[in-house]
Amino acid sequence: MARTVAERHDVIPVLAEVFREHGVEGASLAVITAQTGLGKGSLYHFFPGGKDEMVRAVLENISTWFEDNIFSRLENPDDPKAAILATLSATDAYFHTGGRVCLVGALAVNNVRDRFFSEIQSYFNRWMDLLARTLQRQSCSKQEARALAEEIVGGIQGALILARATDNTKIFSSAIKRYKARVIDL
Amino acid sequence: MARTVAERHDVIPVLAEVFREHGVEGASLAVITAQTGLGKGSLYHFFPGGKDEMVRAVLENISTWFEDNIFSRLENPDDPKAAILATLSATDAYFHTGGRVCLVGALAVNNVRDRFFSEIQSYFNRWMDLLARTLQRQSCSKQEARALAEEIVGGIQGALILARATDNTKIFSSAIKRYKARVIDL
DNA sequence: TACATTCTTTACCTATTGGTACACTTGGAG
DNA sequence: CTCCAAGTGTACCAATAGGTAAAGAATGTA
Repeated sequence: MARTVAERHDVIPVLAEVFREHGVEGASLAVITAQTGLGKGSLYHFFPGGKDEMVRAVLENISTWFEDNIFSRLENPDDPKAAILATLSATDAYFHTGGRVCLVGALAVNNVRDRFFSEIQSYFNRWMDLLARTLQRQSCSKQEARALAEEIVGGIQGALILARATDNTKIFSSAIKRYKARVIDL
Repeated sequence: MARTVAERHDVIPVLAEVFREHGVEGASLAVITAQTGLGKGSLYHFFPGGKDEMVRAVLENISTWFEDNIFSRLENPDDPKAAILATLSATDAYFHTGGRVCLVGALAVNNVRDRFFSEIQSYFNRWMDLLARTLQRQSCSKQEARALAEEIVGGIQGALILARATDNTKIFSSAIKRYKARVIDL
């Protein structure tokens, strides 16, 4: 029988989907082995710290993705407005237009938050800070920019929940469209 | 030793807090017995269906609360604007200004949603429908009303997540204030 | 081809899980 | 006071939980 040899690198996105689907507490080792195709041995070889280390690896992976695809575009952009619109499109694609939940947000909701607090906090604060800073370049006052950044990032999280709760991704795409319009009208 | 005899009615709010804190999957029977002060015997006497029935009882309880305190105020109000503002204040109080998560929203986030889908869906749809209907009385077009209702209900959910993720309840109170202003300015 | 490293399989372990059974207290109604 | 339904405590159960150990297979390097 052919054995497929895996790499840690490839496992992480699969783990992310497992945690998204089942939640961290709901993702038992049995579920994880089934869905990744890896035995406990391999899993503990890659992640000696167990589930905790898996979650941490996933969060780091997500953080890196956002850094590369969202946050970096908001660092001193030539055209601030266009940059924000581009990140909103990228966000729309990342969350599959509301068909995919935000794992970081999902972690924040119950007491597993405490175990990953700094990672969760950084993710949202970095997002809001960069967005606010970029908005400020666009005729916004500091307070207005901050408020709008909270509104957009929060609105995205809320729209994800509503889309999933009502099985209606249109709620998410409307939200993205709304915030794009809001930015354009600045 | 004095034995305190409990009633099903009194247990439900405690269960709600347990589920909020640990999540449904994270709330083991051990945790539930510890936090409610009831033994398994009592628990299974009140909820023969186990955890599933407990969650269902909690959801029904929440649904009733919203019906009495939020939704009822939006049914043919004398002053639509004032009614909406009142529900926003009640919502602020209910969620302890961002210090308490929305259990229904939290359930929606992973695959336990499927087991309680109709309850979760009704909760959010009823909220948005009533809010939209009331907004429509206030010079809004049908589409505008619907969009604003989604924006407000979603914004509240998102603000709850952000408040918890960053340990900053000001994000929630700002959101409430923002939506109040939006309604006033209609 | 040897060899060490990396990865995988299998078997095993203990603690905890959700759940059941049943004898026991209660408190209230007759 | 008696009785009974409502509620409780305890002991028990099989299944699953997360985790470990170690022997074996694939891989890259010399």
